[in-house]
Amino acid sequence: MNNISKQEKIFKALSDKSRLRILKMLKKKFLCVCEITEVLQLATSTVSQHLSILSEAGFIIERKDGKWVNYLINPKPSDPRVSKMLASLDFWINDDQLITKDLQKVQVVDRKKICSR
Amino acid sequence: MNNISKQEKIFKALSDKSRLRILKMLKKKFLCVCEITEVLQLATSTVSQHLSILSEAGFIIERKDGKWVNYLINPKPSDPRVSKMLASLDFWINDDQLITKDLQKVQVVDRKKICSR
DNA sequence: TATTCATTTCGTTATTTAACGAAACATAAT
DNA sequence: ATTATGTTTCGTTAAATAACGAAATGAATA
Repeated sequence: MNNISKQEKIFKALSDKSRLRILKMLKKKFLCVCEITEVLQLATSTVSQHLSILSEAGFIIERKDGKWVNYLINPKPSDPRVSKMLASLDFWINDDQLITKDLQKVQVVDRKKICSR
Repeated sequence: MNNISKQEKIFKALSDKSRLRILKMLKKKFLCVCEITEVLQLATSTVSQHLSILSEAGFIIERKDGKWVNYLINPKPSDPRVSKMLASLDFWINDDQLITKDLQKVQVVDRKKICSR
């Protein structure tokens, strides 16, 4: 049943606005789930789900750091299509107000203040 | 309400397998709706809908020819992102059995035999 | 060990989207 | 004009997906 091709996964991953926003944020700096949750204003479980889709497509990787799980842009994607897409992300998305605001929030977000409320 | 950005339209258009198949077919040669219907084995109305989405994103254009409406790859997309995507379609999708079969069917399809049944 | 906290998984609901047939529309041929 | 044919539009249904809260998991700390 899992006969969905790699390229389909890649396009699917990019077809959702929230996931595009996450990718753009991670291009700025690595983030944990709760920081992304804070910026996007979505439920933690929803963000986690988006991250797993991006991860399955090969766009991002996770790195555990104590109780936090940091997500970052995959520095060495095995699929050249993913590399190409990541490299051209700036070219693709550069005129979106929502994403511009996200990136501003990312600059000042602090996991120690945000998480554990 | 129509505040869906251009890049979202572009990604959405590419996120559906049927539409990717159509694009690949049109890269081979221009086709009318009923020819595409024959190859994909979908209802005419469904194919028409896919074509309008691809058209809205700027990937294809239509050219009327009598009672037929031919669809072809947009030779001069106004959006550079569309051009870039079209240019790299071969790079993206080159290992899909379903699409390979489509392209074989496209070679022999004849609108005069297929349509008007 | 027990507790706390960040995250994931699961089950459900709401929304979106693909697909269809019927009807409307447009052009060609009779 | 009328009919035939290719396509589009519309309304509906079925399937896919995004979002959520609750419960489970895993790692750090008390």
